[in-house]
Amino acid sequence: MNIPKPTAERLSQLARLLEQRKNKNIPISSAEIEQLTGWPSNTIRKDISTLDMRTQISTTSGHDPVKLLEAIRKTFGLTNVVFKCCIVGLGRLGSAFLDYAGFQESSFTLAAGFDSNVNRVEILKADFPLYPTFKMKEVIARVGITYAILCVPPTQAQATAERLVECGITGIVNFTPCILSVPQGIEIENVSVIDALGSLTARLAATKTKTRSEL
Amino acid sequence: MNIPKPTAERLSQLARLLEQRKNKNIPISSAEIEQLTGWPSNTIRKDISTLDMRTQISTTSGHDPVKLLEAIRKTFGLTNVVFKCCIVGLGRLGSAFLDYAGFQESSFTLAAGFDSNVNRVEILKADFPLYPTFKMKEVIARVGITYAILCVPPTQAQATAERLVECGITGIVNFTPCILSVPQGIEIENVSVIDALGSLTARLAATKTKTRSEL
DNA sequence: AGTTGTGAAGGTATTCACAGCG
DNA sequence: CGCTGTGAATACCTTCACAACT
Repeated sequence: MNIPKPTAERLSQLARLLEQRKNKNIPISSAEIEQLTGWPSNTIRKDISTLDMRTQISTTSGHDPVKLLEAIRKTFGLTNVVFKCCIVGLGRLGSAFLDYAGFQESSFTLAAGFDSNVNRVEILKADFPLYPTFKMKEVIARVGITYAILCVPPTQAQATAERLVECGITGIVNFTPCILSVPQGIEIENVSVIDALGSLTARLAATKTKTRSEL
Repeated sequence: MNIPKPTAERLSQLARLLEQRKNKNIPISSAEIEQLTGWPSNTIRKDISTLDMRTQISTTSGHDPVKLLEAIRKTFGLTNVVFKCCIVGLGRLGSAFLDYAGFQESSFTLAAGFDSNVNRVEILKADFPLYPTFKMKEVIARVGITYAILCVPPTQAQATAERLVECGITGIVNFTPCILSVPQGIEIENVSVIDALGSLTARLAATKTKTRSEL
């Protein structure tokens, strides 16, 4: 019931892996997942055991991809719910999401885009409507948008975040290199290339010290 | 010396926070950092105590921003070292990095960009050279590039990753929605909006259950 | 055979609580 | 005093090892 955060992260990635796996019928074993992701098969089995369903996802030859995916979605509260998101800031980064394939199979959907530059709003094409920033409050409320993907320039990051909170947004995926301060109850998820590169470096430094404990 | 992974992540973000903090002279207290980031001040102090410097960063009124930043960089092995990175795939997402501000103060630098579409390579402008993909091996070796930022379309993700490994890349920041399989010793850091949104949802669900333990 | 599922052991990280210092 | 720094206690996550099932 109470899923550890690292477990949740792995399961979420596992869900993505299952979504993009072509052969949806033949079972996938923990060993196979290990081989694909690098996580120990032990850990994967433990992770799966935290899922709260009992529709027998697993047989002697592995886990049923479809049932497993469903179970993950169910425990994450991602079935029959679609969270509406908006992109805020349609510069190079923001507009990159206009044709991003990753939302396809997911429980999230892009419902609007905002930019203070009216020109951009008119020129760019998307499957969902784009608006000038001053319509933000109205649109977010009317459409029922819960999350924002923040892609504005650094100088505007904090101010825009505050504005989003006022509009009723409860979660922000922050693509700017800024650290945002928001009131309690609002969640921020920072997505930063620099941090990712830092993690890589730290991880590589660690494994180098380990002088191959396995293989 | 051996820094816990979560600690490393926090310190890395803290470094970013210090970099962008305007007032570089007045000390910053753990309580202030807590207020900005949401991490308990206890944890922050513990984190800072793992840094291996002895130049007295902290006084009775808080930590000296400049010295603290330097200490973090030093323990991360990020002083006097600059890791060279390349962008692979110069579509909307990839080209968004061509003028991304975040690399400025960091220990990472963009040294090359690659795309199989020769047109793009010629049209796009950047502070660093862009090459057609077939020059990848030669350029990566010559320039001494260690990391790749992968922004190719999903269909090419796995193949390109394998090729990068052959070129001697040891770490990949993966912006595609695909789960990549790479040999041991190569590190992948997945950056996915979908996962970020998933984390937000999980976190929000968790805090809702907690019925405010603090305030 | 081969693979899952899980209690128990082991290892990490966080939180507590208080000493120490300006 | 207010703030940091840190051993000790707690909570958390992972790994192990083996039972159970096909």
